[in-house]
Amino acid sequence: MGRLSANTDVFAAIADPTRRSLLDRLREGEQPVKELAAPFDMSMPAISQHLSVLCEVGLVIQRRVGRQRFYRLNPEPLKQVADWVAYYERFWQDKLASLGDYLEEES
Amino acid sequence: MGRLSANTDVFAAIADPTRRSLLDRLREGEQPVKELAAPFDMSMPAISQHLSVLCEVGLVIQRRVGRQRFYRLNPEPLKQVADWVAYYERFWQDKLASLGDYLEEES
DNA sequence: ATATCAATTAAGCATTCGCTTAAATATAAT
DNA sequence: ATTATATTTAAGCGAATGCTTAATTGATAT
Repeated sequence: MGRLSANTDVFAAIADPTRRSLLDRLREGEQPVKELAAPFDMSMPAISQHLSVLCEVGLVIQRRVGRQRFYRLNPEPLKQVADWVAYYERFWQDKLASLGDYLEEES
Repeated sequence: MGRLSANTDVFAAIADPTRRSLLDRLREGEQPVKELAAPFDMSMPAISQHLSVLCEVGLVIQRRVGRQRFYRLNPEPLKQVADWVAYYERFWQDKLASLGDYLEEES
């Protein structure tokens, strides 16, 4: 069998740079697909597929207005990522701390 | 052509659950491959390949001692991830904040 | 009614992924 | 020298990924 992955796992969803870009652009607010797709050198269906992956993991939410589909950011699932990295943050904080100590001793 | 991906991009490297598990276990300190591999229901080569991906993005560092290979955590590349999620942290903090306000008003 | 516009779904394709088994490498032990 | 141990490299395979073009769906405009 294969891996579970991208349609269920936030980590897999944000692994793709295009998808991260889309999320980044959505920080500026809700947008219809056409507008979202504009800056990418990629076909519309490709963007649509990326959006649907983001949708499935709950990172974006769709709203239909006439023939347009507006997408808006729902960052909550990213908490999972934030929590996980947080465990590692202390490591480089420790490193910075000891660098700080070192610099203090130097002066 | 295909995507650039897993051997160069930290986000892609941590997309795989086995790889995240390996990193998690390495938080307890440097370990030889056999010990790292033990809890996984997976062949040694599979683990070795995962470790080499982590190595290529700089998340682990190899040290050779006799016929063993010790791996240790190098969390620095994760800063990239932490920085990226940080942009989104404020969104759910805002949400919590307004929830807080709401709760205060209630009391 | 029909043509247009926004977006998705379907089908297909090349590439990458995660895994396996088998073979190779390298060090240590007998 | 041979054998055992630790790990990687090689080869191969099925499934998943990211894309494309063509066909649909659904809503608006004429």
